[in-house]
Amino acid sequence: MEDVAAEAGVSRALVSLVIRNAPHVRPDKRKAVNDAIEKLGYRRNRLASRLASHRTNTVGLFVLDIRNTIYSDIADGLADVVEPLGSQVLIVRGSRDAEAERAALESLVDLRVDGIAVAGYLGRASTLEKTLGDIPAVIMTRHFPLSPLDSVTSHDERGAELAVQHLVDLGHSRIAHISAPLDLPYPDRRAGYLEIMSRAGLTPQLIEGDLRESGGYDAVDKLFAAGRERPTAVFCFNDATAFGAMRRLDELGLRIPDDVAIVGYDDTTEAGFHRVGLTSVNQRTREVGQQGGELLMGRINGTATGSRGVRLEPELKIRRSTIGG
Amino acid sequence: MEDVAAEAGVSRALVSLVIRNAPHVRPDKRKAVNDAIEKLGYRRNRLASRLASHRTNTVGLFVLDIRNTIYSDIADGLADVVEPLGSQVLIVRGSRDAEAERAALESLVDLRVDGIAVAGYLGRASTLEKTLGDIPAVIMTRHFPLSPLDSVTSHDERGAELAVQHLVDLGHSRIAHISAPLDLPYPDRRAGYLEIMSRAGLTPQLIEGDLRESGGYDAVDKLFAAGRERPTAVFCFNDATAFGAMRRLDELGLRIPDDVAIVGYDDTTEAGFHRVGLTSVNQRTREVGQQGGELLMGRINGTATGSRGVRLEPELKIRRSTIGG
DNA sequence: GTGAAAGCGCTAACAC
DNA sequence: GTGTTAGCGCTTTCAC
Repeated sequence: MEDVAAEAGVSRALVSLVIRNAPHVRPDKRKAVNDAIEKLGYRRNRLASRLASHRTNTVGLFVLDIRNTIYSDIADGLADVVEPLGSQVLIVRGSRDAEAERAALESLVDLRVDGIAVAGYLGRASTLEKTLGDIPAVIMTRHFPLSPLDSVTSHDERGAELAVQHLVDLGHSRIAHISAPLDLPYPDRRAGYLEIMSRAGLTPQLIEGDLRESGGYDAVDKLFAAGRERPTAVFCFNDATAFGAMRRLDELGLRIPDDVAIVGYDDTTEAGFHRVGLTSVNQRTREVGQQGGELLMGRINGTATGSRGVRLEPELKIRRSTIGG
Repeated sequence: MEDVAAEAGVSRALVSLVIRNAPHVRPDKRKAVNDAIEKLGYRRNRLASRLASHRTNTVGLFVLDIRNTIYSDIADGLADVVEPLGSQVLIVRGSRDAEAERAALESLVDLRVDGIAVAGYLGRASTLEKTLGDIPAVIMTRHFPLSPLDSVTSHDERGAELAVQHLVDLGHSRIAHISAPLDLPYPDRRAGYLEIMSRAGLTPQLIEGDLRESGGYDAVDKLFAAGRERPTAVFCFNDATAFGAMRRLDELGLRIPDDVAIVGYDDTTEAGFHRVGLTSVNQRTREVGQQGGELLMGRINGTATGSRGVRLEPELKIRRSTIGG
């Protein structure tokens, strides 16, 4: 920078102003500086800028699993709003291990990023708030009622209700639910399922999945074990689980939806594939990321006030796995 | 840090050593420092560490599209090897726009990350090398023969050869290929296709796709337009394209594989779904990310020598879309 | 508008 | 082992 200043015949401060595109710089000086930068191949060291300015122009994104499309959609949505504003997204991976989860979050804090977006956090609100300190933050896909944190969620309970009501409307009475692991903090879809079942006067049949394809596969074996009363419809925690269930049902020679109707959750691209045709709940994940980005940037720039919670309305996509044809 | 030192009754240098877990620190002093840190709620400012140490413990990852599973797999693979070594992955999004692509790459360079992994870069080798300067780097999914950059690729040409040879072995003679957009730098699968066709003495029939489902759908319409000699098999650039092709073929009442056999590329999860049963080439994407991570870390730590190119062997997964049953 | 000076919070030599 | 001394490369007052 010193060299650039010398080359352009100006002071270092002016160089700083030019590279930051600050106003009030005489065009000729600006040109001289830019020429010098070009000539010397100078590149600004953002690390130093950040240290000096206390602004990193980076927001951290904590996600449970980047390969899970719901998180990559969130990441993309977040980048959609954050990048045009000149910030970058730094992604770190979370974990189902509490210690690793905290470490991942702390690494973001230590970096002094301008703000942190958290998706798929599994721990407790108090721990989260403590490690975040007073860094602007937004939590996505989860909501802590008493927390001062901004949050963006999809209305999971309603989504589940839509799904189960759809099955009830189709005349099903034995409707099972393959849930998320019960120790994970995602009870809303289960609650929606139980609510509709109770409202319809039906007996719920709940079985635990593992969020993955394998969980759906195994759950079907349990649900359809000999001697048990078989469900005629299954509402699955997510599409991956539903795909596992479908695979096992296919193997068992049960037809979908004639013998068993299936509903998933997430409305992943593959659910919409012709050959798959899985009825699923769209929770508008990319919008979750975008809204999260807006909330976060608002807070970073100090234009936001109070704690805000955004809740998006899910939508049921009806396909062949429930209505045939 | 000053405060911590005072609280613990030691010098700032000692505090620095303790937080970096350096050896040669007396246990009692270490404890005193840790206690002081705990008491004062001190958190190291990594920005300052990085500036002073010229080590960021961060590797940048440039990807074309984070929602594309091949890139999220690569990201995950990279993180698998990089995180245990104490580094983080900073992901930036590339673009099909050359200017935006360069900007994304430069933002990584300006951050002075320890190394950069590039996946899905569409520009030219010279531009890439110029903007990377002498930062340790590895390029993935692409290879520049004359470049000094390390690279990790899957052997795309061989993958395509496996796929097409499989179709030839099944007795097909009119085999079409729905390729990537011709302006993208991914000619290898096309080359493999042409090679096998020529070796088998068959006439190639090439049509351009767009990497997406829609491209496959539209391509089928062109391939099966009235008056043209219809192919009996189609080799698609990727699975998404294949899914689009299958959807259109289903609509047209053509049976797979009886009327038309289909092969995809990527071996995505959904290709393996029972209902889909798409024969596809597995290019071991996660391993690409892992190998990239190892190459990169080796170069960063100076243990690597010379330019290295790793090429992974793809594998053909045969399913019902070619053999029926 | 422009230049000088004082940090940002840490690491790294180097003597002690 | 421990403390002292310079920086790392910028940004940011604040006079001019």
